[in-house]
Amino acid sequence: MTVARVLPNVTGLDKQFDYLVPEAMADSARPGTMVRVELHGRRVAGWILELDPSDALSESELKPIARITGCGPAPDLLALADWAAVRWAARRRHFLVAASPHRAIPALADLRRTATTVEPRSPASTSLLAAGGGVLRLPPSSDPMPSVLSAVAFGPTLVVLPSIDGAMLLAARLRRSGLSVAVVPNDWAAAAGGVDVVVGSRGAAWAPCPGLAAAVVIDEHDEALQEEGSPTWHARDVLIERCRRIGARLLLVSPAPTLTALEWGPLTRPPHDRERAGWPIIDVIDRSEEEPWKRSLVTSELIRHLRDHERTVVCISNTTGRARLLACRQCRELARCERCDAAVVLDDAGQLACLRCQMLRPKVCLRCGAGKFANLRPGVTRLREELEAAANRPAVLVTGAGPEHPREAGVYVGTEAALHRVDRADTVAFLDFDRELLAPRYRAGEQAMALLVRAARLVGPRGRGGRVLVQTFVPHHDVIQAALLSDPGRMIDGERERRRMLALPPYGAFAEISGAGSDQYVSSIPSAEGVVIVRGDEQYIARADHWMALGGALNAGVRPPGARLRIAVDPPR
DNA sequence: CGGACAAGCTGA
DNA sequence: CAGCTTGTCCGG
Repeated sequence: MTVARVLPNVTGLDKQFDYLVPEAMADSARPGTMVRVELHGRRVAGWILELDPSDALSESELKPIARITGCGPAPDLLALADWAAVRWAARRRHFLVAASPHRAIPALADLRRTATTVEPRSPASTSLLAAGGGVLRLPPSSDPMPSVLSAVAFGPTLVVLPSIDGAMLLAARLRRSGLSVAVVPNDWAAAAGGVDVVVGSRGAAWAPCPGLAAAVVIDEHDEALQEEGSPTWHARDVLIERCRRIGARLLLVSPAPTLTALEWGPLTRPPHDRERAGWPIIDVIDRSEEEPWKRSLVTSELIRHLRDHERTVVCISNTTGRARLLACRQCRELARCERCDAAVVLDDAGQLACLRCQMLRPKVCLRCGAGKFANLRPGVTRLREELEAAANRPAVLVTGAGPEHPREAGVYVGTEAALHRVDRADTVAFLDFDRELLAPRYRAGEQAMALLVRAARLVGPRGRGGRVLVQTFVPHHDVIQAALLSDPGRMIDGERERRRMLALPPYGAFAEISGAGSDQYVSSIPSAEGVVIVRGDEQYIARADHWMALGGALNAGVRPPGARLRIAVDPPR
């Protein structure tokens, strides 16, 4: 009788077990198939990893598979999950969940490839793809659709975008041009059956796509392509490896490609005048010129824009989760979310609320249990009043905690969330851009550039009068100059130099290890060539020359059972 | 992970 | 020593 090696879908258990495949199930039991099995007296879900492994236990010791649930990831994705488990020092289960349908799929859908041959629409994309793939730099106000069509001309294509909304929009346009399209995770069965294009957000990097010939990542610079929680996998890196393994072509499209992308493949960019036309006008306001005693976020330049009642102005005061910063009055500990570590704010009901993951908890310090907090940074509420007075017209507050669609106004004031929640504007003003630009994170420059890209999309190109105001004390910073001159390449040389010197990604690998069990866990990691672990203030930092060496060493450690342990490989924040 | 079972603690 | 908590082990 056939034996199946099964990985149970149980958190914290990365161990496989052998089961018998009853005759009746023999046809549908294949590597990747999702099953239910008896484990320690309980029925649990799991995946078949392989059939008839050479070192299987003898049949008399085995229980039968209880039930076949449905289709699961194809064998190449099982192997990719093994790779990802080392790359991000995580358990396979997490990636197999990402590669599996959300609902049981008893049988695959029929093949739905259209006979129409697709006309490639972007010569630059076509020639990059023909050579195996690469990075395409396109200014903020340009349409990625032609690049996608260029990819589709090579065969079945997978497209990953930062947001599911963007994915649905693209899918609708592709359908209109006569192609069969599956949007994952919803159309998982159709995607697995075979369509022309599979589209989705970051999870789509794990989507089924039989005969995958080309993949496209839209807005490669966007942080939404990386998982926030642990494991911190990145859709771009998953697709680079997935395409490499099967020889599929890969195109990374972005107005400001990351250093990681540029180190991976060749860059193609449009002639400078075309790139410039796709960016708005950037107004740099040098705050260091002001008299120190009257330094204010509301500069005279900004007031001029606010008083021009023809223009819709969006004012951004700082980034998500940092709207206000609270610290315990007793022990000075910053108030953070116990689940995702973002800064928390005090909501109207007097509870601490996380703006990132919506978690709520009572107003109590996690470290010392005191209940009084000091406000380290005044919130945007106060700023709104100030700007409304300066603008002489109503100003609406837009924050992550507020409504999805703020009411119509001429002036919006808010956190980074405002860049996502306002549809169109004439001016976006970053009141304190340095907070982002000079943040103590090695990717601060790229993250600041990503904000400028988002703002540029909101106001449109310079030909339509789009303007982005940037208030800063460092007007000659590479990032600001790059946006000012519509040439994102200008920030790369400095960035490359710095990261090489400090052996930061992509020139080195690192991970943060934190949580209650980290002392015990770190001491259990066997020493490995080229892997160094040092103790920082609040966490351990593990470093190595390469990701796989780092992940291999980290996975050789023993995770203390039950203890909360967080391993974040190249965390986003 | 979560059930099983063993060892440890408490109070009558 | 019953009845309960806490900890460790292990699954096919």
